[in-house]
Amino acid sequence: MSDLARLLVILGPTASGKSALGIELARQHGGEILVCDSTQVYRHFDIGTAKIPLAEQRGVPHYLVDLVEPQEVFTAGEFRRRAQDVLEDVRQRGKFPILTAGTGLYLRALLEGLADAPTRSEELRDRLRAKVQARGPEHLHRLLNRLDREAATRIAPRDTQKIIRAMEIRILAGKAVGEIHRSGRSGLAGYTVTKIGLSPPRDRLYERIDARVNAMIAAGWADEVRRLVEMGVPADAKPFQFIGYSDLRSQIANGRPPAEVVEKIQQATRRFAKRQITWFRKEPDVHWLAGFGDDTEVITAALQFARVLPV
RNA sequence: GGACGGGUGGGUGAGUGGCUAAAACCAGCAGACUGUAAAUCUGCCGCUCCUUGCGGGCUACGGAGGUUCGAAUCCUCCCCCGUCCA
Repeated sequence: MSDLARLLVILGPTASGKSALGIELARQHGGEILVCDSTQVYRHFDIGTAKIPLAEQRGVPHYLVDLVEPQEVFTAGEFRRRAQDVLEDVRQRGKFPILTAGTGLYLRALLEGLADAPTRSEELRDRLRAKVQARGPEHLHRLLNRLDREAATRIAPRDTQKIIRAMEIRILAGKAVGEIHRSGRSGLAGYTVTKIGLSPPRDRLYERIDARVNAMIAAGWADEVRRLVEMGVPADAKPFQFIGYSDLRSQIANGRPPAEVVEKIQQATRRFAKRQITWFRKEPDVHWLAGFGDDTEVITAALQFARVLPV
């Protein structure tokens, strides 16, 4: 037994049943859910981001959802701060925090911390983006190579997004990315963390993904997108980059989205799931369970891990 | 029945004598990723062997023959698809 609070993390690819398992465990252990998902922090984008409707939350409080408006910028650092606040609050009320994680970067930001690097600067980014527009990503990569050779070596010449971030750090902090990273970061303190990973068979996961996309469409995803447009959410708002949203946005005149659009969304979701799997595979100390979060054997096994934890 | 056009690797599709296991794109597979992360990017992608190399062998551009040192590319016949004329 220790005086550390405990934190249960359930991680896995999209549609693996993290939410179902989280809710089930929460109900049995007086838990509350912290959602670690970069898309669900956006308000009004509900169906396509697979937010759990209130009615299906079965009385279990859910946090870290609907934090910002569509036009706002949200970052891993901001997530970390908000998550720590929620964790503290849950701890003080003596509840059991259960984090359901689909966004690997955010999970790492919370658990391991972030280096002491400057936050993004929109003005600087606009300028750098203009350079890329005018002279191509390789040009910016050459500039980075001059300012921070180590970072330039690590980042692909066409990876504009990462090149810009490295440039931003170098310019704003006056230090190279590597230097800042080597100065360390401080992870989440005061918690005993147990991680459960869901890894259902790939073919069955893909079947579920396809079925879930169909269900989202049936649940009125296209209408949600229509409302977002009517609401005045601009096409370049961040959440319109999320899987499916821009495809459906271009289809709003057509009523029901055609089959090929639905297939495209399913395909993009499958590829996304693969990227999540690749990321989570490297996550240390995960108790992997080879099924879905609503499989009874998985629930039983997960309960063991939850019970083993000191209260 | 006749006249054209066309049949290329999982898909679309370039290639019209050697530099072509065959562009490009898509799909697929694998991977990277410390502040946009459902994002962004990278590699592989006919089969096979090994001493894993700008390595060897085999198979491949509808089918069968042929021309040629050499053919997806030229010729002959056949099959199939599309359009048009009967």
